[in-house]
Amino acid sequence: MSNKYTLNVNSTINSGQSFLWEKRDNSWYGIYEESILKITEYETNGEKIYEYDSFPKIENWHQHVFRLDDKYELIMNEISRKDMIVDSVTKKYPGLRIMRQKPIQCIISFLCSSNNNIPRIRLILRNLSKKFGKKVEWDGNVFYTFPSLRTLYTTSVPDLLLCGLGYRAEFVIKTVKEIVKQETDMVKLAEMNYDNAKQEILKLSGVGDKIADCILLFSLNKLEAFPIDTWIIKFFQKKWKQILDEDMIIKEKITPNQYRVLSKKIREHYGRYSGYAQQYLYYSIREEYGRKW
DNA sequence: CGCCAGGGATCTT
DNA sequence: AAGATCCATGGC
Repeated sequence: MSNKYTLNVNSTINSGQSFLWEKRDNSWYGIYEESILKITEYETNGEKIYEYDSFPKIENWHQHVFRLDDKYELIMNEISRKDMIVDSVTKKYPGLRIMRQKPIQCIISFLCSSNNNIPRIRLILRNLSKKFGKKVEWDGNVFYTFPSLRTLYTTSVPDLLLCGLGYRAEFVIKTVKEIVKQETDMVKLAEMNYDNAKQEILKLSGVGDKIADCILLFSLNKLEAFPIDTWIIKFFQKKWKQILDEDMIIKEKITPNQYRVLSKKIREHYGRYSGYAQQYLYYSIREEYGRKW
């Protein structure tokens, strides 16, 4: 990295977008479907340098996974101009990135996220990998890859209950069947526009507005997707009531209709890179209110 | 014990 | 069409 502020691996990995990362011996290891990714951080003369490796070897995987092809400075400038809060958090946490995940792993991950907390999401996904992934020994460590769609297709609800999915087990089974049956082309979804891709992804069992936006943002290149979760709602209620209509009374949870109204307003406000604004807001909220992971 | 966690499906009005 | 309720599970 020529500029240390263009990527901060620690904040990016710890921003609740990708769950199967683990730090061992000063290196981060991440499960990227069938592959293991490795990042080692060095500090020379007070400057951070990252070294990237993987098994099997993938040339320059970090360019793709950390979206280093995005015009980061332009994006930061564009979303910072929209309001003071985003302006301040982009400068407070420089280098926070959106990651580009594998769609299937991303879909399963966020199916497990509903009404759940991050430590438990991670635990469930680790359990799934250990039970149904392939064992890989590399770099003096043991890893389990993320189960393939075909392997998940052969599992059952009781299998998944053993991994701790709870009532989400049925969603995963149904969604996997739907994807296999329709042979939903993830490449095609990535090429569709936001609205059309969202309409398709919403058909999957267990995928509502919020999870759909996470899948679109984190694995299908839809940078205008702005996932609205409980933390973001708390933030709006506390610090930015203007964006909520006077007549929009939000109780504990947001209704699908309210989600769509709010989502549209937010995307009109932040524009084509709303997803980056969301990730910064989410991260700063969690830092401020205290994360539990 | 109750409440909450990067919600969504289903039933009820 | 909009609310209310239920859904497993574990940490606090």
